Amino acid sequence: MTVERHPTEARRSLGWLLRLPYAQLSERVYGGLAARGFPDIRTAHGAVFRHILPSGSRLTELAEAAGMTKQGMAYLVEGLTGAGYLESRPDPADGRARRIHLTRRGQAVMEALLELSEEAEEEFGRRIGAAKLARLRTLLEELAEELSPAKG
Amino acid sequence: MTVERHPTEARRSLGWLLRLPYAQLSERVYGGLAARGFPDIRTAHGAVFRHILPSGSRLTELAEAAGMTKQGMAYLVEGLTGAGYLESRPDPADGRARRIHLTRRGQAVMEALLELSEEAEEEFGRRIGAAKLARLRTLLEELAEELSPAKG
DNA sequence: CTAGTTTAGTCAGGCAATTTGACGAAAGGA
DNA sequence: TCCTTTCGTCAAATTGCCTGACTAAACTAG
Repeated sequence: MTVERHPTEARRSLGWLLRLPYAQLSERVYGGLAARGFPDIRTAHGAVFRHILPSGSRLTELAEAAGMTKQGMAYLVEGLTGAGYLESRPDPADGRARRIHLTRRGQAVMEALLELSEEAEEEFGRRIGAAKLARLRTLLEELAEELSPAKG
Repeated sequence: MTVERHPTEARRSLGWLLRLPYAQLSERVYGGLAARGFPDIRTAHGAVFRHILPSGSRLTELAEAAGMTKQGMAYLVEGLTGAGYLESRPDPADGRARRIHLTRRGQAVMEALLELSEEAEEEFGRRIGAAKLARLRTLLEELAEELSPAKG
């Protein structure tokens, strides 16, 4: 009996291999966030939390860092502000701009995000072993370094 | 002078490390697809191409494989059918169902997708070296194996 | 100091990629 | 033959973006 195989099953593309763990990690992290009392934080909001500085960031900075338009970022920031995670005050140094800050609740999200991310990583370590996970991480760090925008 | 650093810059989360190469790879692959004469294929369509079988698939199968609702999958399939990449004919074995097939043009996309994915992987290999990339791939394969749905 | 240009953000509109819910028609089992 | 499940569709809504047009403030050259 010949079982029909999906073409990509033979040798999985690197994209496939990167997407699977990333998707599971995201699911764990954002699912965990809901369980910790932040059910209104969605994955798209990560674009804000990943890039906001402790000293506050401007909308345009966030948009550029996240690789999206300022309108798109404004949409996310608006939602998070309305839900009490962010607040924006006028920038004293520039009358056109506003500085967007995490509220205390927003900082709690940041902390939860970091913790959940570590927990997920530890779970991965339990699956393939800490040593292999460490090697995987090192290789990914090297790849990221070479791929980072600065290196063209 | 102390340069302000983003908190996550210190030790990047595994999610960050997985997302960066994945995003760049996707960009290369789907950008390349446009350059090869398939400008109307978007990343979301990957959900179809990743899962469709050479012998054709049913809508429900595609939806389940892609982890989305059949309505969502129907939306993607509708677009690809209208653009000439897919065709669906009634399933002779089941009067309710249709079998969705790649057209010749759709097969050309599949081939381009595989080639572009390999090219992107080779480019990554040029960045960190073939040996390291091979180790990275092996580790990702092991992780994927452990994370795969069957293993809960 | 004024004139022109760039930059920060908003407003309005739209599309893509989903979701949920309700449904009709066919299939399969008892 | 009924009952239940499955396949797919219709309709509607939501989220997450984008493009274009615009105002206001700031910067840069005369």
